[in-house]
Amino acid sequence: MATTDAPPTRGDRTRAAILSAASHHLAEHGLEGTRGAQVAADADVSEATVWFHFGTKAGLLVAVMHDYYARLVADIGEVVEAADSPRGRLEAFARFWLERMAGDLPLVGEFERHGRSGHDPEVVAAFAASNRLVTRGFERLVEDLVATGDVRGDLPTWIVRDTFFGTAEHLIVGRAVTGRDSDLVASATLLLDVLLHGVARGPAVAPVPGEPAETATPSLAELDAKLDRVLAQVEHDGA
Amino acid sequence: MATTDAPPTRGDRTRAAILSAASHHLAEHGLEGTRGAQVAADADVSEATVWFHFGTKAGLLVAVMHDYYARLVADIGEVVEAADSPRGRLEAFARFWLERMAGDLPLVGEFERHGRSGHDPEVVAAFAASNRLVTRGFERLVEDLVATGDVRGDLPTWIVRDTFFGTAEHLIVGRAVTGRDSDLVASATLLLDVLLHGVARGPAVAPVPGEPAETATPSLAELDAKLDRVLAQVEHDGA
Amino acid sequence: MATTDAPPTRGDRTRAAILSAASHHLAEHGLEGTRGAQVAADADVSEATVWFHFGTKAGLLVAVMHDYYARLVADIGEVVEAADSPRGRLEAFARFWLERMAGDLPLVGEFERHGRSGHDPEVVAAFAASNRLVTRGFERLVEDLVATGDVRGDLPTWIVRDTFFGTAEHLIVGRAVTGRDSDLVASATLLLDVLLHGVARGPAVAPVPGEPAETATPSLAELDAKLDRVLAQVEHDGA
Amino acid sequence: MATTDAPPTRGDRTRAAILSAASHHLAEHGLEGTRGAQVAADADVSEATVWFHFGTKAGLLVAVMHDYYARLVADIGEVVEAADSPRGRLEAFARFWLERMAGDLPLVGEFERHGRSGHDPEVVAAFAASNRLVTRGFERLVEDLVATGDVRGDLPTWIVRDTFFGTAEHLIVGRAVTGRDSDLVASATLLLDVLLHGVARGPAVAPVPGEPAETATPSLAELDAKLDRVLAQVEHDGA
DNA sequence: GATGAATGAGAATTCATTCAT
DNA sequence: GATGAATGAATTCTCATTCAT
Repeated sequence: MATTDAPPTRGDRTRAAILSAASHHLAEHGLEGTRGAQVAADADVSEATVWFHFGTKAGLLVAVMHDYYARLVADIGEVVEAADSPRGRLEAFARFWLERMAGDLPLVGEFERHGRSGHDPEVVAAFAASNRLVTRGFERLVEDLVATGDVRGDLPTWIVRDTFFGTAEHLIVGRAVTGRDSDLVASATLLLDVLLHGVARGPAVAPVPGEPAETATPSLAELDAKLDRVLAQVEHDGA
Repeated sequence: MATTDAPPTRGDRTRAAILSAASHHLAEHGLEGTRGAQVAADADVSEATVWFHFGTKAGLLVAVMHDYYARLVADIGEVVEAADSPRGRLEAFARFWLERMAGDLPLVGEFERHGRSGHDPEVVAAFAASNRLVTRGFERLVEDLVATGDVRGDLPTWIVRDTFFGTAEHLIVGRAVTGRDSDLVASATLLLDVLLHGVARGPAVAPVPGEPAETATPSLAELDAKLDRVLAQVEHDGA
Repeated sequence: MATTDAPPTRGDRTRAAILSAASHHLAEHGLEGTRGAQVAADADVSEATVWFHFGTKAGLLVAVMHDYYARLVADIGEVVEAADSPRGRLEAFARFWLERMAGDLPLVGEFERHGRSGHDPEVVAAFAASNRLVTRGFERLVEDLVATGDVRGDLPTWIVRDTFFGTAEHLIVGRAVTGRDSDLVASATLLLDVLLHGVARGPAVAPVPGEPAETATPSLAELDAKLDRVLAQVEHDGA
Repeated sequence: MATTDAPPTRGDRTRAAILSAASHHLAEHGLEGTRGAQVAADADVSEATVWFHFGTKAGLLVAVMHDYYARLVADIGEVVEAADSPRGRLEAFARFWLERMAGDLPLVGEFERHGRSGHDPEVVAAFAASNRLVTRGFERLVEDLVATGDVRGDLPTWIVRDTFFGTAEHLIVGRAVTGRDSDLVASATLLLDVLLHGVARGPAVAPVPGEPAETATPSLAELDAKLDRVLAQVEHDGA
């Protein structure tokens, strides 16, 4: 995976320091709120050096984006490849994604905002390319599950993709807003539960009002589900 | 809540013109990209008049937000009340939401961004209050469906909420990005289909009690481990 | 000639002060060497006020240009109308032009430089329009003289125009370079002498080498011519 | 004057490439508009190399100037020496000058502007020396023609010089502005026609001795007034 | 002789906001 | 209630120039 093995030059090190500083500022203050002077100060270089290396603020954003997605895609690859079944890969991806986004959502949100605003074509192009890598990866996971018969084949892939990423995003935002520092692994399980099985009470049960389905002798599976509910409640709202 | 029926004064008309101009600019260019001068020009007043009425840019944002959510909540009320079953209300809400957001997502996204950034307490407070009205409305719909047995009761409401709003958002964004001008009513149906029944394959796979399906039967050891986690959480909170 | 008789507003006075300061800086340092901050300081306003009124440096240049040429054309009109013969008008124009350019050549040179560089279309257009007014005025004088038979009709007007303005310019620049503060009226006379009669010794004299034309009894006109030469020499090179 | 015949070193070649690139940029964009980075790029060297060889932008300008005038003076010498009469030399010079300036006026104009602005003494000195070579060359041609009786001896040489160079300059500029791509040889002929014989009508009007022509016979009072001016000047200098 | 990298010192705008009228 | 005019305070980007290699 190593692109070049040449030792990093002074320029490389400077660039890396600037990118690191810039990504923190972008995540915290957004592109408009990110000041060249602050980035420079944090990277311990002069402001002119920032512009020398990246030209404009948009150029800086694009560079941070490239840098970020290169790592992200590499990490996704590792995580997904470590799992050994299509279903396992989906679960691994979901866990990885929630955990990563829990830290990086503001930054990625900034990428999206500018990548979609259409105001700077360079930014748009860079974002589109990077974003595609990630969503395509997810879509392939889904396609594998369709192939194995685990997932309905009558749905357009994009609804699955949008449900996954959209729910994930709101989950993370919700965590941030309420301050609940809940278990992301449990959230991932829940997300996949809803994504795979939906929130309705199940075909056998739903259409028959009055059927006391709950009163049946609980199976181990049901106990497990209840425990999940307890955990979700306790870990989400607590702390 | 009583809306004054006094005829609109000159000031009222000026304010309305400014709010209209401002909301367009906010949607198109974001708060930072919205220029007082442009808003004033579009509203056909002087820039000074804008600040005379709204004080600061944040004040303008808050005013636009209030204005927007007042209409939104009223419209939601109308739409929901027109349906006559819990399930019908959910469907009506979904259709309404997708259609409304298809036009207003950029503006609402801007509300969210600033309402959550935490940089301006006034904006945060205004957004939290407004947003709560909408999400609470949705949650009540879900609770009604849980009560009727249409929706699983073993899920925290927030996962349903996040799945709905998150998926809706990504659906809309996807439409904008890909340019596909698909039927929103169909999308709403699809969204509810996935939300209610999930993407997994058919009733045989769905969580029909007793059917072990994809998830392996949990072992006693797993249950034990989960119980340990609950105990740790509960005992920690009680201390 | 008064365009408006409305009393000057505060804005008018501010604009006038800025234009005055700017024209001095443009003459002395050129457009690139003119600093907004300095202009503002000299006009006793803030720098923001300069840009508020004129937008950009090019806008400032254009405004100064308009202002300058409006006065110039008005003054030319007055001077020329005061003379009562075509020849008298030419002489009046020549004297006026040398005197005016002796003070304003740097400023006008700056107008020309940017008006011809083609880099800013707005500047080019403004200069072309203004410049045309002046040269057309001169060309009309020449045409009148052609009509009266004073000037050869076999020459394109532009050669007359270029000879006049070109010589005038170099005369002025020469004065500036050598520091000689010579009599501009005498220079104007000399300029017209050369323009009208050329520097050759005249057909009757030149072709006949050995002819001691100088030895003939001098006429008053010849004495006058010699005095002019003495004056030119004394007043140009002296001081 | 001896040009070294040693083979050009790498440095020589680099310098030449930079000078060439620089002169194009100076002609097109002026000194202030000439960017070191662009010159370097066009010369295919690094920017540091430009400053290594020429130190500062002013140094670069001076070097370009020297380079340019060295060639120019050499070329003038060749052209003038090829003609065999004073009059022929003047004609040859005129033709050469118009043709050369038709291409180089922007560059030479830039030399003049900075050579006369007085802001950088080094530039001023370099320009004065170079420019003197050219104008002195022309003045010698005129003096020869005065000696042969072809040109009036009652005119200060500088009026002839200014008329020639001034008219030439405006002719060239006029060509550029109007886009007329007229025959430069014809223009040179016209220029000399006007310079030598003036624009006034025919030999009858020209300053043939004794012929009062256009200028009215001066009165004694006028002569007296002029003598007063001479006396004033002379007595003032003598004091 | 040449250059990659870095920077000091601007410098032109920008823009929300104020205030007298 | 509205606005013409003015401005303080930034902020991005520029660019000639330096210096270690």
